[in-house]
Amino acid sequence: MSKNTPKAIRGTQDIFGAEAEAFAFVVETFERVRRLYRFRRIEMPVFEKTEVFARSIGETTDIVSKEMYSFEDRGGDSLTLRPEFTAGIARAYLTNGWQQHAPLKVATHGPLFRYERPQKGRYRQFHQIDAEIIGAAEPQADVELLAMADQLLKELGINDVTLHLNTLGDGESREAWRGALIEYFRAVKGQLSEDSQERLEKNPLRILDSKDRRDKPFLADAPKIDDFLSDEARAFFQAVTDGLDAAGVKWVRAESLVRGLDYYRHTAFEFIPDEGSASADALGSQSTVLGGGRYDGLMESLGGTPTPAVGWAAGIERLAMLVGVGAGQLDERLDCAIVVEDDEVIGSAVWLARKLREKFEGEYGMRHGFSVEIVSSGSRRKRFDKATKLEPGCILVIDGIIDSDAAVANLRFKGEAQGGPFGSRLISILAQRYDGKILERANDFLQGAPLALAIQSSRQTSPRT
RNA sequence: GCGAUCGUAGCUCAGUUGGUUAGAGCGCCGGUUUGUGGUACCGGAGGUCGGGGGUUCGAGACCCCUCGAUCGCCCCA
Repeated sequence: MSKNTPKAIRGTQDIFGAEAEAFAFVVETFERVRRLYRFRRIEMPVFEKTEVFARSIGETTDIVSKEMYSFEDRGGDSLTLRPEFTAGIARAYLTNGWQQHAPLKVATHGPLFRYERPQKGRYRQFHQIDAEIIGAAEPQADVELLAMADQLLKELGINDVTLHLNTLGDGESREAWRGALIEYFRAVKGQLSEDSQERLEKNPLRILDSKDRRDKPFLADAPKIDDFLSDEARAFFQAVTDGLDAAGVKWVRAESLVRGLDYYRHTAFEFIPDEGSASADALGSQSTVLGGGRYDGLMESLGGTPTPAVGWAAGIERLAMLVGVGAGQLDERLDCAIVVEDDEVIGSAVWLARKLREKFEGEYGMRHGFSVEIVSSGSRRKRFDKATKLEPGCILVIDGIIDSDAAVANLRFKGEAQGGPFGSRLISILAQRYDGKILERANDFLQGAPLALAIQSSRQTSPRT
């Protein structure tokens, strides 16, 4: 690499090969499952006014206080590259009058940006899939959303992650609990870790999550959210768990699970790899693969009327790391390699490749074309070897001109597609070119005999397609 | 923002206590062999050793700074 070649921005990735296939597999599976649950696709801008995120996510959160890519545009407005989806979706819901569609189930995916120190499963530009149900206050919405998340993970082949579930109660429950936690921890402040002392002011709920051994002794006796839940909040959570049981979604109660963003109420959840599992290994310390909750307070923070909503987001890169090897490579198989051993015949190869790639009407109706690679560069004697390394379903060698019946057209076939759709499609293409003459020898050809014998007997002019 | 490890050809790496023109395998390109074929052999291209500064007669190796990667902490998806 030359010294003056620009480098990629820190924390960005250029994804290629198996990783790119796994990435696509995650997105495609999400798109398929989301349709089954009737979530409607939406597209969102990648940047918003800074206040969209600052007001909704919470000024004191790490995301807003130190991780946003904010800049002033030429008009002097402060804009920010989206660090998450939910705030922008809420803004769109309010500014576009989507209330008329409530309850609204929407899904999207795309890049997000956070100025963080990159590490395994964490990037500055990363990608999420996202699902939200807006304008639905009933616990059934939470169940629906979680059932979809669970099914998605299963269909991705990820079976060693478990739903960790908690409730933060309604606004009042949450505040009462928060107050009690502050009081409790303040009494022992001097004995807490530095991090937790800081959290005490900013986000006391997070102390419960602390991994520091100095904090551990105090966690067990800390006030429990269950003691602060209103009857409504308790009934709500009960309805959610009943629904999950009915839907067959496995879950565990995680009393210390709190989500970092200010807007969460009631249900909070994360799908986390089981301890010691392959997925836990693959993800390292970035344990959460999909997370979300209910954010009934968010719309108000953006100046809208109170609107109940639930949603989740999952990191595509993290999911892609957990997808089994080969799962994303189903479409990568090459149907056919066409080897050109004589540069004079390149035109015939191009013609044939185009025909094979076109979609067509066959025995079973319309179907997509076949994937084809033309091998026509480099040392001639090594072209066949090159083709075999592509691991195609079959190899066609052209060393004569297909087009002209005066010339000897030599087309050799090697592969396992004799009886399959590829073989019959190939024969029908060639039969058109040779007015059906080839059909007498089609079978021999597909067994590997040269096609030259079959078409030398044809003296008719065949029209160019 | 903090800590640790690392940074040599396209890729994976080697490079002995600092000492002459920096190596291998794979890949790529060409040739020979084979001749219905994923073989073997020969040859070739490709590196200002992440970047900058310093120590030294001499630095890919040592020191400092910087950029980046990886793994933790924090936070999160």
